[in-house]
Amino acid sequence: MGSAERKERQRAELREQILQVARDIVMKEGFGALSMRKLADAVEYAPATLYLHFENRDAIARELCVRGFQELLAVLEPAAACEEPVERLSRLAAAYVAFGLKQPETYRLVFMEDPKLSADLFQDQDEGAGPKSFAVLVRAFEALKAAGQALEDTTPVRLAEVFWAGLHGIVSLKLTCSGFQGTPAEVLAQTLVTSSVHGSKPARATRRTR
Amino acid sequence: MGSAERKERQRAELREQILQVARDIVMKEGFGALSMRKLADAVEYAPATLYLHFENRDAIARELCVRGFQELLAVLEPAAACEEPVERLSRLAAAYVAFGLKQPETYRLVFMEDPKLSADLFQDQDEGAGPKSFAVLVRAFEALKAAGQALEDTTPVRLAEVFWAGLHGIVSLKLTCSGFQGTPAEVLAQTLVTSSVHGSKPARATRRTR
DNA sequence: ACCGTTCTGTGAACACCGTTCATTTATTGC
DNA sequence: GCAATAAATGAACGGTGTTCACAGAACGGT
Repeated sequence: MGSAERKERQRAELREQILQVARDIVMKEGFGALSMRKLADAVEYAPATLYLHFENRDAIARELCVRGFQELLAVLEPAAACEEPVERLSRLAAAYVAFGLKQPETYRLVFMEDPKLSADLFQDQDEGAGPKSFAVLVRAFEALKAAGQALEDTTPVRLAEVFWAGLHGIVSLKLTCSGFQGTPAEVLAQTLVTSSVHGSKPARATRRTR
Repeated sequence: MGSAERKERQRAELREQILQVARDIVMKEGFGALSMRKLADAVEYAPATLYLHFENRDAIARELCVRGFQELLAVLEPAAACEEPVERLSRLAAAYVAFGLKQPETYRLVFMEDPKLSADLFQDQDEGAGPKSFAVLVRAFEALKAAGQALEDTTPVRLAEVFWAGLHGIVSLKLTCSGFQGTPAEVLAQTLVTSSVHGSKPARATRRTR
């Protein structure tokens, strides 16, 4: 009777368990240390069993990638709730950097590994954490522009792209380039915010004449 | 007699040849495709022979890394010769991005692979392409500041760090994240320059550097 | 010219890796 | 209980980095 559903559920549970253990390994030892054999060992199955639930290692990586990005989005969204545009950007930057530094291996997996991995993240135009996260930034710059505090002749989309690139650069250089251990990432991020905001007059001052 | 020097020279030549072939493989197929066996095959020696000239695969990678960075420096220096501060920054940004896009695999190797690789690049305080390249950027921001076109309360060093991070972010997101194929990297880089250069208005710090 | 040393080069092996597939084991419907 | 179906596996294939005992060539001294 209900045994069909139970089997399906058990199947899903094992799949989930595999992913959880894989996530643990990645966070603890990095993506490079995630091998099918080690993973199989950790979940106490034979290596071949993993292939009943995932096409191959890349499929597991992709799934972890998607979830990692969702975590990032979950961290960005509260920061985006802030009303004041400059403050909002500041909080977004802080949240982004904090995420990257707290979960370096996850960050590496999502943004610095094979291009194939992040391909899916931006595939669906509206759905997916990729476009959603980006939209959060774009809205922040729209708000900034509405307040007259952004460069006038640059679209919010482009500003958001450059801003994201700046954040990503800060985080990823911290993660890979030992030469960038000088200034703390949080400070760099706030400098980025400052230089992204045109004319740093107090926020609620009169709108700039255009 | 001179046979000792000749042997030494031959040794160096083989070492050099190994590196050249390794470089070709990396540029053509990426660092991941560089295997000791394939490399040994290409130089027509047994795999074990490679270990007479390099401690291990990482040692080869490190060497390629150093040279890659030197190439980048060689591209940046002409751009740094420009007198006008804003124009100089613009040319530096363009050169950096062009290098990254033209030699993606080299760029990946230098800036996006194992942190151990880039460790050496910034080790020597003055020598080495790492600090030298960074110094080029710092000087550009010093010039910008002298011309009164940079944020006043931020040091050139920090501005250079954020600028570099921005450039790196642009290039690396282009290389890995398929979602960033919207705006061309060159355009983003110029937007970065624009937002890094404070307009004629003097900047007053927002008080919120938490 | 020979011999012993020293250096260059190698084949074979070890321990891993991702992946496949025939085979066994467990579970189900009847 | 039995046949059918699903889950799990052991063994294998070809690949990886790396090591090491061994062979061969080149050398300096006599």
